[in-house]
Amino acid sequence: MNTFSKTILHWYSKYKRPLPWRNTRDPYKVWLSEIILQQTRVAQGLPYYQKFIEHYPTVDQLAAAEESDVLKLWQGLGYYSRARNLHFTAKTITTDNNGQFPDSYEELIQLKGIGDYTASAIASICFGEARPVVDGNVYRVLARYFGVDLPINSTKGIRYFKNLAIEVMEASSISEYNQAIMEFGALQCTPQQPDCEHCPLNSGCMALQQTRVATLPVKLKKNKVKIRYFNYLIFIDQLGNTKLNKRIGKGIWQHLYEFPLIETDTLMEETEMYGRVSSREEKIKDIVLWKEDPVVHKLSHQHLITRFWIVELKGEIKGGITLESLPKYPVPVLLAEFLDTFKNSYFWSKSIS
DNA sequence: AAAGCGGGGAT
DNA sequence: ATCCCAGCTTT
Repeated sequence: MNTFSKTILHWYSKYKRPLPWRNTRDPYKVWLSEIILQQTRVAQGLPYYQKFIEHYPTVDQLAAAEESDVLKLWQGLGYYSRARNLHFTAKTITTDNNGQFPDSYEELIQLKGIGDYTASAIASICFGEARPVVDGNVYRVLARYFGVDLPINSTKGIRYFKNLAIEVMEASSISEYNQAIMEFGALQCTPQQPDCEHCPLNSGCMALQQTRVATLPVKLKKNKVKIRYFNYLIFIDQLGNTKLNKRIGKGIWQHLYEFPLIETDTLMEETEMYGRVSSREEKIKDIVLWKEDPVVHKLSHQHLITRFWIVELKGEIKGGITLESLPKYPVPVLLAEFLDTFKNSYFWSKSIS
């Protein structure tokens, strides 16, 4: 066994965190944890893992759920395609494979939502298949220890790090080793200001020798943020009912629900917006701008400048829903936060009674 | 090869 | 503000 792997494994035996998906080799639980943890910190994902295991203890029970309920449980975690693909794949496994999980990388990677990383993780952790995981943690540990400055998000970099990972992995303890190197990256070889002084690998670390710890790994950045202007219309009709739409098609928040939306390309004058709202509804009793200052909701690639308009109607909305039923719909965090304050408002109490 | 897709925590 | 998190899919 090479020094690198041996040290990592020894470190792991001493410092690993007790996490619920480490107590098992049940591929359903490992799969669920891996999907939840994609681009997500353990601290953020942990409560979601607990909720899902509670509601859906087996893949068959997840498969039997409504997509809307799965998304509701996922609400707040982001990257909602993960939840849709999770549900889709649960149904595939239940119907096509009698609830039995595939036990090889080659089969796993064909499932929706499972890429190279996740297939490697499940195959190695549950079935002992010698596949290295290469996630953000592993990129960082390898780049620093071996002094590699190829960009980790370039085609050449991805190939290079994958091959390096294969070379140094400990195939005889692949289940432990894969979790160990990720845990090492998360706790010891951290992105910012790692504690190199007490690192068990400091004597052989190229980045430390060359004072390049702070500059490795190298990552090409491209982040362009798009500004969008959202106006949500909270209709309230004679019965106290409102209206929600399901987001369909491309773009953010697919299959989540939202109030009727008017998107503009600038922040409109209030009077201009009153005109726009009036022109699309016949029987308006009153329109009130909820708050003058827009809410700025920041996604990684979009900033949403958002205003909410309370639109009271004289008649009844077609396909309206009660305000009390709102909590059962999966909604973006932007709307969940609005609803929290809206529930304490005059409009809410007036319409509920 | 590049873009799109969330939300939160740390700095 | 910026970076990054147990990445995957689509264009």
